[in-house]
Amino acid sequence: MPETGHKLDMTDAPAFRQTRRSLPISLLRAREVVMGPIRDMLSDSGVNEQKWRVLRVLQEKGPQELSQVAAEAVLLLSSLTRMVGPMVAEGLISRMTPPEDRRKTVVAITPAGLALVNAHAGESAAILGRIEAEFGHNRLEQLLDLLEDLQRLDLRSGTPEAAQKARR
Amino acid sequence: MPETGHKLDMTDAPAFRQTRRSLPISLLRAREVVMGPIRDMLSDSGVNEQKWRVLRVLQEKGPQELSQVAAEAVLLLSSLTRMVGPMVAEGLISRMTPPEDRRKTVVAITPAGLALVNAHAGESAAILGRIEAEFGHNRLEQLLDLLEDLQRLDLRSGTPEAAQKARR
DNA sequence: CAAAATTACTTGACAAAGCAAGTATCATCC
DNA sequence: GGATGATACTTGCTTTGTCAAGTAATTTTG
Repeated sequence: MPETGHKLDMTDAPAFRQTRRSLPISLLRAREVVMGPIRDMLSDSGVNEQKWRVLRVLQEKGPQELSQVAAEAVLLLSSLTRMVGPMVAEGLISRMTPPEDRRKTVVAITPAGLALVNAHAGESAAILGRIEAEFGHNRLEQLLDLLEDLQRLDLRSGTPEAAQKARR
Repeated sequence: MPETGHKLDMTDAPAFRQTRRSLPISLLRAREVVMGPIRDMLSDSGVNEQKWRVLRVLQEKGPQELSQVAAEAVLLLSSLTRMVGPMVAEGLISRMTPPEDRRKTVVAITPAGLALVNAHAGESAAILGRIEAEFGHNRLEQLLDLLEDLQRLDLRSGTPEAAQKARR
């Protein structure tokens, strides 16, 4: 199985990192902490976390194709597809098909959507401010730098699965 | 331009941090990257990400109450409730109600569950090793330190919601 | 230019997240 | 010691995640 085959003895302590120092779990736990107050903020705004991300992306980057929005907002395209309808119905975004390529759907934030986002800008800034105050400005920037770098890693190279992707 | 900042224009909204530098979104994106190879590993292990976290927690901390497991594995209690049945059925964990408090449910990892975890210890270590190799040992440790500290922040103090908790 | 890819979404099916409400069990307080 | 309150889950319901398939609109090719 493991071609690396260093240890054959299954009974000796598995080389697991404590969950507290496990990268995936740490990222999850850290996120829960920062999302706490943000969820409080959103709970009385009428939108959930995902819709908020969509609005933030559209506000920041302007009208975009669904695929782009999905990538920016870290959503699957299929999830985004299913939330566009309701968001249009709520008047938060508008949708149009560009005539030059009718496969695409471009969505844009509406004035109402923008108003919603702006209505929480102050509180949002306050939350970030509290995080920065407790965590330290420099450490926060450092953390963001590290996370940004981490996002750029290509962890698939060399894996068997990479072949699948590489084939095409 | 003057930063006196008393414009009434709503369009000059309080500055949001670019989504690229948004802490919640960065944590999400970073996690997507590291989960890639881990999902590959789990896909042929028969357990999903959440069940894997439950097993890891039980393996590391021993038998625990559901609430504790949920907190450690970063799962909602209701989600955990719904996965315990299947996991017991699969023979990965066992469940018992302590006679001294019959409200509780204590779960423990079974030998089969432990075997499953150990069976992937090598591959898991290899994945972490690849991350460490590409990202750098020191930077990884630094990131884990920062994330660990972030988890300890109490962001609720001073918020209206804190009152709920403070009422104790 | 018609057949064969490719692209950009959509839809289906099922597990899991998230939130609200409900149900037993303890624990407390007159 | 029975009502009140707090715990520790459970259950219901809607939305989202995830993966597989499907569809319509371009592009590319022979």
